[in-house]
Amino acid sequence: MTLTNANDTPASLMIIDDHPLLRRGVIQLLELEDDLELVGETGDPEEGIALALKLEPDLVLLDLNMPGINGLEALRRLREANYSGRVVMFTVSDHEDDVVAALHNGADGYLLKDMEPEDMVRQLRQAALGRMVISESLTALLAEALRNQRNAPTTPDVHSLTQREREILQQLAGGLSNKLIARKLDITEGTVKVHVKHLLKKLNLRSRVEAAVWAVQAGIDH
Amino acid sequence: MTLTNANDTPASLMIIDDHPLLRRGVIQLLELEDDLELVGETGDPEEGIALALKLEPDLVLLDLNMPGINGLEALRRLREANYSGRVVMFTVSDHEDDVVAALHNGADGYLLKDMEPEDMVRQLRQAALGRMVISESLTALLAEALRNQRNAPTTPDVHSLTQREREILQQLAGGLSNKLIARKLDITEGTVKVHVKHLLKKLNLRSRVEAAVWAVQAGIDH
DNA sequence: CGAGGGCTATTACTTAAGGGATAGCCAGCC
DNA sequence: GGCTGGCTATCCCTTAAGTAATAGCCCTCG
Repeated sequence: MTLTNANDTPASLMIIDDHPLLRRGVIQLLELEDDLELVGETGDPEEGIALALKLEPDLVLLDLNMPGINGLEALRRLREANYSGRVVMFTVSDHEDDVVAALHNGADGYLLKDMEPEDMVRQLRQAALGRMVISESLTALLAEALRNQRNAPTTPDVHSLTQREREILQQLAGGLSNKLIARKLDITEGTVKVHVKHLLKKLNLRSRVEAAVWAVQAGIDH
Repeated sequence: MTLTNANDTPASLMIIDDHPLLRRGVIQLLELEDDLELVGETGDPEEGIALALKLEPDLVLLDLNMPGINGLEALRRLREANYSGRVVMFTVSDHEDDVVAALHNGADGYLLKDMEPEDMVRQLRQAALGRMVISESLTALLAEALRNQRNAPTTPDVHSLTQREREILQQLAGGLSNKLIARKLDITEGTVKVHVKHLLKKLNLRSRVEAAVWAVQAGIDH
């Protein structure tokens, strides 16, 4: 669909980050590169999502820690709305859970804010070309996370779920029974069972307990 | 059958309060709501406990200040008898001690009698769905109580569990069924069930899913 | 327009989970 | 020695969970 050859048209980028100074820094950095063009910037996650869907940039640089909607939620919302460009998380957090959750939720990269500007540009260029980029300092951590995944042959993926199935999963992860979920969502228990069956199959899980645990660990709940 | 509410089983409620007039008021209020059904009412605490255990309503509305057994004692007796539905305290007392004591003893809500009928219905509906409800005027008081919290006996605590129960909980939080846990620990499935039953009671939880979620969030797993 | 997907619902069935009760065995403790 | 608590086990019973198949309704996409 979009360019794989950067010399003709520059790759379009967007940044969503609630720190104005940091945004300014990135803007300045990108101005020096004629193959990377910043087409949008905002500090408001909601606005950022709308903007990304409107501008359809090749790449969205997304802060993980923001007031209101956090980055993870924003990422989910973007994917839900079928935004098909690259999303690279941009954060100070090097916690394993955050990295893993981001990648599980469809992030195409995870860059730390303390990286060198030259590295940053290089990584963004790679990301715009479709390559997954991860800050080098996270590789050890990532390896650890992968090792802990030995029980999951096929990594479950939220994206395969429908909106309704995600809703059911969230309620389920809150410990609710089918009956209570049914009452809460105003549908019958039988229908809840159908949704649960479907989501278990899609996620390749064998029980609601596995689903609940996975949802909590991946940050799908709340 | 209506299209807006396809779930035709209303939540069942019971009221235990020694003021006949007030009961009458609640009864009238609930008659107007087709998703809330009053299945029992009494002014006698003893009778109320027996009735609750017999009818097993989804929710018991329990007066705090009653002659004979007071509401707090009634609450304890209900939980002791393994009544698993919701219990919402219903009272004129806004004393911090009463509120805290009720919540510590497993109440799922605390509503003041001076609330507006519309609010009442809304809150009861929420409570029947499994959400904790507290009169809005109590929130400040509650925040204070939380800050002053020194010892919370009903706060789920791993240390109240025996070594074996902790082991079972860990396996459970891994998504394993009773049968698999049994095989892994080389005991019978029946024994696993006994342990699960005990740990659920100790942690004041209602299902293995709640236990699993709690364990994961508290970091008890692996 | 027809096809497909998503959401809803229903019937029928099997298996898992949970509660109550009781009991044997073994350790540590007063 | 008796008592208690922890671990094991079993029987019985009810409810919850999960599977399978079928189907209607609505929306979207080609």
